[in-house]
Amino acid sequence: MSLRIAIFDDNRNIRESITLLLSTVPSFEVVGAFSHVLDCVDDVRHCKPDIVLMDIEMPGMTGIEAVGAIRQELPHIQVLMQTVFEDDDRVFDSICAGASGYILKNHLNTKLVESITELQYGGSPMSPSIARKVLGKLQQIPQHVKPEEAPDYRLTVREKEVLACIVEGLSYKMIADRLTISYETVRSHVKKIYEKLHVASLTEAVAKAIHQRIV
Amino acid sequence: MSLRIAIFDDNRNIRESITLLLSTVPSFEVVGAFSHVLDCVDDVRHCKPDIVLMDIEMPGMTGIEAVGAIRQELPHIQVLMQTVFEDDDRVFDSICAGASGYILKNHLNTKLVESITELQYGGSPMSPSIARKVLGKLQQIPQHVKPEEAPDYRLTVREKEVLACIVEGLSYKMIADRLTISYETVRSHVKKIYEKLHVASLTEAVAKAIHQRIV
DNA sequence: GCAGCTATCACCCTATCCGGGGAGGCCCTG
DNA sequence: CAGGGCCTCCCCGGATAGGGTGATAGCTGC
Repeated sequence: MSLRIAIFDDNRNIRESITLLLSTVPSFEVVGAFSHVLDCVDDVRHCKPDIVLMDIEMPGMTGIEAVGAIRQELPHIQVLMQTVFEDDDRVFDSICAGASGYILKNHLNTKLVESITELQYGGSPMSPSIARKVLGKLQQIPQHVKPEEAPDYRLTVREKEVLACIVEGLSYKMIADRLTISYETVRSHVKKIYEKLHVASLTEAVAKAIHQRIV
Repeated sequence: MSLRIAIFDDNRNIRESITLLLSTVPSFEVVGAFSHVLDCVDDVRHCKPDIVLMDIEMPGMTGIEAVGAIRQELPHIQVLMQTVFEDDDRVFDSICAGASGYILKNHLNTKLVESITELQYGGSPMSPSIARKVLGKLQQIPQHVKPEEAPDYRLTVREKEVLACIVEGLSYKMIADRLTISYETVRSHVKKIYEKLHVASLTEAVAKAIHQRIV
């Protein structure tokens, strides 16, 4: 059975040349080509493609919204975005909206068939720079509430008190004053804290303390 | 300035051949090669690489844990995973742990230099099938939690860069070096940051920056 | 009692930071 | 073109932090 492909692109020439290009592959079948995405969900529902090739820049509803709409209504359909510019936020947005991959327009001739095949076999073609953005996004989400093996730095109670003061932005003098100990004692504690946290400055200690929720 | 690379692989032959391969690239410099990851954080801290090449299968701590440890301690370091099998859950896990990309071992000869270069320029080399998994993960998370709007301190781009360096624990000198500006310029920026954040020390600035998610 | 840990304090010297100036160049806007 | 951000660089002097070393005292557990 052949792979059914639908095309959305407002440029007629591109629609036609893509159709022509894909028709050279026996296992591909172009089942629809549309110049706008206003009725994209209906269009897709009607021509039943396996894969949709979507221009990211489209009149009316943008390609990004179209991806969202299609994926919401027909989640089994894979969408491959095509765009002129790389590293655009729109590429990233469309991936978030549900696109399965993307391809640069001026790579259409050389990479389109390859990209579609990758899609077919469960891959997501994308450039390394977009991949990086995606990774960044993935890593910044609150990691599945893993108790986050709170690395135990074995700080003593006193050291935690001092650390808390440091995070407040107090100077050694002020800390000494607040804890009614001498300046030198504060220094001793700080030195120990540095050892235990493996840091070498107040700023590092503050960053670590906050990130690891020591304070 | 050359790109500093450290290698973690338990196979001596591989370590040596990678070193040999990378030494053919003038702009690369192998600054360390280690057979295990037990002391990886210290090793990395010591040899100060820009990029770490990490075998995913390692004795002792696994390469995945090692990535997590390195990224936690030294978040500015990029880690490129190398693995024998593709489409392995471990690849995905290591990406979640903070790896910036990965490469198949039997592509080392042909793709290693290319992959490292991609890393260097902010890309994340990975195969389409892994990319797909990453996308799936990204899309399944509930569309992101809106962080309660932080007060706008009207920091300029440059000031935010400096602030980010401060949070990393860098000294003025190191910041000057990284941003290739003079020490005094860094000071100027810091003064402005102090004004805008209404703080008077690095520690306060770090605490505020982290809490208000400015960086 | 002694070893081990914590908390306390001290001194010396250097590195780094902080505050308060001044100043030139660039680009944009009114 | 005048002013206003912004980025860049510089000087000075005082304040603060950091590294190294050492010391006393209390508390704990074997």
